[in-house]
Amino acid sequence: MSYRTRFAPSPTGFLHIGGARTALFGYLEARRQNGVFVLRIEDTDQERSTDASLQAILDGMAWLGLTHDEGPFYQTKRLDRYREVAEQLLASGKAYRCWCSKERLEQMRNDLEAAGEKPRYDGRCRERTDAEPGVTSVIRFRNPQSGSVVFDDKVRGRIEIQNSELDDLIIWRSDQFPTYNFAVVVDDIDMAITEVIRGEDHINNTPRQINIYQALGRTPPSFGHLPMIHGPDGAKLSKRHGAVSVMQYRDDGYLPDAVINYIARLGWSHGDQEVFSRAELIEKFRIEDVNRAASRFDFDKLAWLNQHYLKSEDPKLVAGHLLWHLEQKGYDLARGPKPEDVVVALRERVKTLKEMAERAACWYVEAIEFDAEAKAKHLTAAARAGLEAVRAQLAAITASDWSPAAVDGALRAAAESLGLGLGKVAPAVRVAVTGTQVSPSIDHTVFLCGQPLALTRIDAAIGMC
RNA sequence: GCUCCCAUCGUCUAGUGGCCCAGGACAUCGCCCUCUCACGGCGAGAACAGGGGUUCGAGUCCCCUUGGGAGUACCA
Repeated sequence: MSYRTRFAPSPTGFLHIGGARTALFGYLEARRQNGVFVLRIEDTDQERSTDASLQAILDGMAWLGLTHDEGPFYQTKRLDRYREVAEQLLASGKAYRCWCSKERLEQMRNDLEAAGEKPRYDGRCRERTDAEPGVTSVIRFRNPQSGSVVFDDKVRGRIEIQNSELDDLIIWRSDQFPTYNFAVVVDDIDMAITEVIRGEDHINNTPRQINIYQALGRTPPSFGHLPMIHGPDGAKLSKRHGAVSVMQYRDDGYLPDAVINYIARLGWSHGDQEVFSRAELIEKFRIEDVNRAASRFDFDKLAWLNQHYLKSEDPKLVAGHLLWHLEQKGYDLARGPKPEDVVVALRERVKTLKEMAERAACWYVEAIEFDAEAKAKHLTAAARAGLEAVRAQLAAITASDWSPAAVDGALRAAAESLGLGLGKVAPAVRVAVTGTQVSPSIDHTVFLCGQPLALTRIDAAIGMC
């Protein structure tokens, strides 16, 4: 039988970082074993499910490159199937109808809780045969009352839970929708899922589900429960930590490869290796190697990885991602330098594409703003001679020869003609061309302006000296 | 409350009884390189939660404590 994993989000919000990692691990396990990665949408909660959320999840997965092989399957389109299985369980006596009111149930829960006991259904309708007139029944699963459920979790090892801790859960609601614990089992059976990878918040549901598999005469798949991801302060990751939604990472200027690499290393490791290509991840990832403890999200490390990818990936590829940010800034791209040249000039000094787009302003915007301190310090009478010499050398470059190397040559020649080092003339040129004291190496900075603009700006600066 | 899960530097982690007076990475701090800012190179500080066992020997196995987390719905 082929290896099959699935990612089964419910469309009640965007794809968050924890969900993305769950999806990634399922995807990786499937890919390594030439298996199938299924996408299933658990939308049986009519109240909370929205189309916007569904789209956000699809967009997030697409951006990360987590492509599924089958699906998306929608639970709301499989209602007849769940009903059929529920009836089957009813017919075989593995489930029963229950007429208890929500009020009675809640009262019972409160009483048990007050008595310091675990809230459980008391089984009042368990052996009942007559119907309660005027009340729409629900269907409850007849959970075994003795013995225990044992399973071997792929990340945690052996887990055992006493059946006496479990109660008869509702599998079919009065609104004629299945409940989660029941629908997942039916789906995972029908979709022939062999390995269930999900968050540890589901660990307590697993024994219940295994009992349903057994009632249905099926062998449960194997399970692997992933630890949680917390915010930098150890609390649950939330908006106040910055980015929760995967798409927010795109907006903040991260490369999908960096995000994938980062979340893969959160809870998983392969010796001392930190950087993994997609292919290496597929080759080396093992669900068994996942850590059991929860981890904290570290934005600094993500930033480091992001810059690593900024520096090591093909500039043309990075430029493709940068383009979006450049457009967000409203730059006139027809006028400025090629984005890939900007990437080469800035990738060693920024952590994100967003930052890169901000720092590229001087090459795309017509008028630069002068930093007062920079101007006062470098555009002085003493700097005038240097600027004029540089201006002359730059003007002498044939337009078609305009390049960082040519600019570098011009600057050095200018400095030499004055008997100075490059360090004596470059700062003023930098301020002249960018308005600030910080920029990439001066040759690239001037080059990216283009010859006409560079000359115009130096002329203007000479006028300010 | 009850049930389940978890516990190595600030953070992510290596470590599966001796190779560990605990290794790598991010972050931090020095130094070098240098036209600014960076990149890079070199170096430093920094951890086995506590207590009992088991063993010739424990970060590694067992128990307890403490501290986190999850579940406890006609949500998923």
